[in-house]
Amino acid sequence: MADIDISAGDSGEKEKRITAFEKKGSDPPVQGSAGDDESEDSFMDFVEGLALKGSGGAPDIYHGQGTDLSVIKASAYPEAELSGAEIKKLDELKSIIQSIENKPAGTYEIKIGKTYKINYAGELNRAQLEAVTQINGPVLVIAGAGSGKTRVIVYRVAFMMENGINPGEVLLLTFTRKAAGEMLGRVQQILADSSAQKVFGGTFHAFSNYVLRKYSSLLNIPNNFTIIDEEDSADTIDLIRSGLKIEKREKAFPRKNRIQEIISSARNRNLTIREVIENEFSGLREFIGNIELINQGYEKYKKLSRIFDYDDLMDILRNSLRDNKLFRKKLQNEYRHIMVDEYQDTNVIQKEIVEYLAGEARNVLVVGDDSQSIYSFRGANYENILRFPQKYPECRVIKIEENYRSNQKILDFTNDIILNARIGYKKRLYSKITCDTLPVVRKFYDQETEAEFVVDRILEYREKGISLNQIAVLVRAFWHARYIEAELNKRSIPYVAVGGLKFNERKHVKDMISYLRIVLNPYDAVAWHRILKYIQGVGFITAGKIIEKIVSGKDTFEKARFADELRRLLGTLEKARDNNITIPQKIEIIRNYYAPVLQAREYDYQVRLLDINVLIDLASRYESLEKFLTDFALDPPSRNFGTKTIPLIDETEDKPLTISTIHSAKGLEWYGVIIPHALDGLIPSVRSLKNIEEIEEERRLFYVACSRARQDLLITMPSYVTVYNAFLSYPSRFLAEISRDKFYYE
DNA sequence: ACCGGTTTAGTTTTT
DNA sequence: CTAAACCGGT
Repeated sequence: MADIDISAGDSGEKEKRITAFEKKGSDPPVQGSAGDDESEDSFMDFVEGLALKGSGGAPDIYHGQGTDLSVIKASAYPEAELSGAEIKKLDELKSIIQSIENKPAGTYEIKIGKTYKINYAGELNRAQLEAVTQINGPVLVIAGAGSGKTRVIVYRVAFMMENGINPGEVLLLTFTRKAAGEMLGRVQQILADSSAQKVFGGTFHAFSNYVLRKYSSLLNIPNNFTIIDEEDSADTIDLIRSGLKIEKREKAFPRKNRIQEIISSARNRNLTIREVIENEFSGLREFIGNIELINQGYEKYKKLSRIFDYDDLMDILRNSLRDNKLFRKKLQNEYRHIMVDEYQDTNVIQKEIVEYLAGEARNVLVVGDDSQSIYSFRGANYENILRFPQKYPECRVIKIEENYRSNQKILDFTNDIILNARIGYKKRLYSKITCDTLPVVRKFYDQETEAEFVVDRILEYREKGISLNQIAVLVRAFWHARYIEAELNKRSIPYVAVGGLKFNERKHVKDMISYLRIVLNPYDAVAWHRILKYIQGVGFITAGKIIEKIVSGKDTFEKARFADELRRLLGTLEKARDNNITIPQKIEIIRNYYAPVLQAREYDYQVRLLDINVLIDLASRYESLEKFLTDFALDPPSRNFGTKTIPLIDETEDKPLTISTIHSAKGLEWYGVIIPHALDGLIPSVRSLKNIEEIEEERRLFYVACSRARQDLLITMPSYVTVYNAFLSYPSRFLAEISRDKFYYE
């Protein structure tokens, strides 16, 4: 391809911009002949989508005018076309919302009878106080970003306890275990009462894990099930596929991760596999039968080997609540007050679980913000929060709109993002924090200069006395921060990376976990496969045979080439199985076996070995191997793990900067937030432009990112990025939509 | 038939 | 950087 001539992005540029069309080597309206290339669908959709605008050719934005934010107009971006069904649904949601909006606000009576330890009226604003004191009946709290949602939950738990409610009867479901822990810790602190720890606080998955084990005999399920993550799930599925002799080479049978995604997606949304494929993966229609077959095999395998995946935890809990009256009554009796945080990110199944738990008592409070719903790819449905008043018509709706996090200039900016949303509760956040400077948007020549500027800015902050941990770089996908990472490394600035490859997903960590899983459950074929492959002379087929032999109890491989190796492995596992040794000791035994394997395969094995020390450290807190593995699957220790354990970071330095995906930044805040790579095609991602739902979710994602900032918001972009063979050079459409007086453009 | 090294294509977000 | 596809050697 010819050299790309890009001027630095001044408005005076004359030369024609290279566009995605030209990269494809044809004029816009002409579809490339590579139409049957499946993987290019999304990109072609993107190109097509852009071409929709402007009849009979590319819109002006692609020619001459350039893609600079100073000249580009929101109208230049393609408008998503709405299907009839979509229009109908949007209208319906609008009418639901309208009926709520019409309810007069702030009219609920607040009665605080007796004297409490805590001065609720003094420490909460009117809306928060309403939510806190309304402890009976259904309550919907629409809490805008930074409006003190956590505070509401914390004080409400305290208020309930002060009113004599047994904390053991309170169930607090949150998005992460950490969030629950912090909230309950604060309750304990403000009440100076340690019984706050009796509240069950945790994720839906953790809750399910707890009750399913507790009531396993009532539900007729094993109480010693193993929980597997998505990668294990995909590996299992792959195993089933090859067992079914479905050839993957003929006509590009989808890969294991794709199949896993389809199966999981179906379960998360209460759909059939056929429906998911028809709706979202129509290119895979011809494989529906085989994928259904694989799914049946997968289900059977999981039952046989007592394995639950994430979806099982939700599914089985929901089904048990639905079908087992005794179980349902027991739980309803046990948990008389339900509180759900981040309700906008629950899926249908979780919603049903909440409804079953709330039962006739209907003491359920949900908190959330439909404008921050960003997990639909996982089945989350913001309709849950919009439709809450349908299920609970008598509910109280409380909107909290005063923001305590950001200054008014940032709120003006973020309000504008959400103003353009197609659906949602109307809200306009306001703040008493004033500020003279507007959010800043800047464009750079390329990714390197962008990264240099960002790091310069970070250093300026540090000189002003704002420590690095008050600053965050937030990205849509982790690689968007690659250049910034390189620049930070170059200048030895410490940072933690949140998101991306997590601790428990690293290959060697997964390997170690696999050995431990076998120690616990020798029938775990997926774990066996994983580690048997490390023996010379053993491949997929032989591994299968070995597993068969081991399961049937006769390991007769005396004559094989790999007999010695295998014997050594089995000996190691046998030693580790000893019940009289601690879990760290087990891990050490396995490490002695595994270290040479690792050394032979990875040049950086020494760094990786350090992770195994971390594993030992983590395991030392556990008495039972089963509990350790469960927690490891359910609550990966990845988050903010860096500072203490990742050896690449110099501990003597000050607190590190945060680089995070936007998804992982949910609920957090920083003094200064930097959002790099704000190009159309990255945010919104080219992969998420198929329909209005996806685009709107990207908008909310952008909203979440911007609303994390307390004081400073800096959005940057290079003048172009090439990705997926596409050439992206216009600013995010969400920026183009914001009125120009809401930010500086440099 | 099977293993294992080499090439090549495909990479969002996560409980 | 990882997983699949390819291919040459046992």
